[in-house]
Amino acid sequence: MESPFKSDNHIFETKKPFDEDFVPEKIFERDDIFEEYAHYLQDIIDGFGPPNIFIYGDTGLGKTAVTEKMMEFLRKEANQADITLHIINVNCNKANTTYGVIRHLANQLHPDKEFKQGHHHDHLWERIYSQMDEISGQFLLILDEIDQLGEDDTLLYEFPRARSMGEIENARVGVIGISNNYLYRDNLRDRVKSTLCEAEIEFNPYDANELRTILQYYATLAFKDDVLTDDVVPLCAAITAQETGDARRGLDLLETAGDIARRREDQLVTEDHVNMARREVERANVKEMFRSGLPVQQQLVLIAATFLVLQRRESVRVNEIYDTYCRFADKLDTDQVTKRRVRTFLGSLTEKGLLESDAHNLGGRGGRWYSYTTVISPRTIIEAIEDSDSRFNQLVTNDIKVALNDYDGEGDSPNSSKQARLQARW
DNA sequence: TATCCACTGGAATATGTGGTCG
DNA sequence: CGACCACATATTCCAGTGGATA
Repeated sequence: MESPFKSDNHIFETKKPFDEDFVPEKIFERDDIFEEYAHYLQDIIDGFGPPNIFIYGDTGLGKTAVTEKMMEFLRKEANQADITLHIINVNCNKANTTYGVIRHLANQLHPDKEFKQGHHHDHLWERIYSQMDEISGQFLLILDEIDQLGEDDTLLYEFPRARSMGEIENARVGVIGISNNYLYRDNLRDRVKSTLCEAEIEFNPYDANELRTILQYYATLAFKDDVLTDDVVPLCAAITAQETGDARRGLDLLETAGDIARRREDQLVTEDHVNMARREVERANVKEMFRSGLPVQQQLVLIAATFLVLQRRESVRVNEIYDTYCRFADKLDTDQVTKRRVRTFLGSLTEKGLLESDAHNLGGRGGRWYSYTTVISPRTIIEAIEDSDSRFNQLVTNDIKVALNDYDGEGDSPNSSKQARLQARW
């Protein structure tokens, strides 16, 4: 038997540039931001104490990459100027709550022991401050994805004022808050706004030209010479610019196009591969979101809503979704939650872009309610179901399959603009 | 402009899990 | 061990909500 592996890779030179944590030599199209950033950080070098900076912009616009590069420079510069600077990086997505973040901080500052849950807030704060005081110097706290902490802004309030409140004497603390969410900044309470938003940096989406430069750079690194036809990079750039302006997404597209070409053993990567990649990336995103981003209960609600829409060909109300959901839960012998809870799930599914809601109001003779429709194609959902949890397969009954075939018969995905809004990561 | 409908969604409360500390 | 803590998940209760209608 012949080996199933393809030995000669004629498409990729290396795949490293597509790695999540790949840091490029040079960051493109962000010169003005570097300048602005440096301007604010200059205070550290000049000995005026670390600034508070708020950075916002959607995912994949280089916020984290630019910050990393910036810190590299800053460390070097501080070293030369003989300034003690401690940079602490916390990803608020991992340490999900304010408590989680201060716990993480306490652990970073006390490498010798590990704090888990169960400690009192005050205890952790005290440990953090006393340790900072002992280490002394300037501290720069980077809170990435800070919007994950929700409404709770005690962190932003606490650090910038720690010194003036007499919590610490020998150390100075500055905070860099990085957020994907523009609304977050507006919702900050006034007391925080005045300190943290001393400096703001905004990352705008890349346009097609900028994306072209960026993707071209990565393409040159990753692909072998002369395997990309001339249209590939511009097309990836154009598609991405139209959808999100997110470089990460553009790279996914590029990589997937290459993968497809390789799989099919085509000699060149062409426009067709990009178009195929576009659909594949979309599907992969939904599946990933479904599998790892949704608790089982929410998956069930989504399935119920999708199946109903598929059969009815129109948006459905909460009660109907709930009934179907209950039937499914029954069939699978899982727990059933209340209607109120399902309502919350529907809300969060809508927020994630998996469903879309419409408000209705018929007044005195009908009242007010919401109805829900699917955003992504039912087939994608069903595929996701099929390779996520085998128990779900029994939900995909014959009538569903029939309905799906009818649905597909009516042309390819009816609303690609809706799909475009679907976030790659959230 | 008061009323009404059919929900909506905030808030209080409960339950369960995983942790610290004395 | 028991008191206490954080936190995710879920339930219960009920005061809104806002356009159509008389």
